[in-house]
Amino acid sequence: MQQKTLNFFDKVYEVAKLIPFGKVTSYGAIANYLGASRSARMVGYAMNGSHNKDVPAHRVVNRKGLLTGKHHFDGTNLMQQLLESEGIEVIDNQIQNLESIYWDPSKELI
DNA sequence: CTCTTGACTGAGG
DNA sequence: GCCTCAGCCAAGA
Repeated sequence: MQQKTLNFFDKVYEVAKLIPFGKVTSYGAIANYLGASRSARMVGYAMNGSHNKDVPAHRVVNRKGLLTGKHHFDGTNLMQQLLESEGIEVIDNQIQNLESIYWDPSKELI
């Protein structure tokens, strides 16, 4: 079977679901895990449909640990509240101790 | 098919 | 350390 780009979106959702509680990752990390390190933007783009899935998009942030996609959530600071609910410290839409809670699928997950 | 946009990243100033 | 530019890839009009 030929795996087309359709799986790219699906894989993003799968990986996002695999993110452990209280951990976060970056779009580039997921993209890299999918073998599309140059398609980090596509990961975020795919997340547009994550609302319809059980994907914890709030655990996915950009490389700076900044909640760039918080604007896509329903509330204004919903994403931040969700992260704080998991024990993640978020200040001004930016995750604190990012390196401490960073979860790389291509490293942590095999 | 061509152009634009986008929840990004890395390099340069 | 912060700001700006360019590259990349995919989907929608």
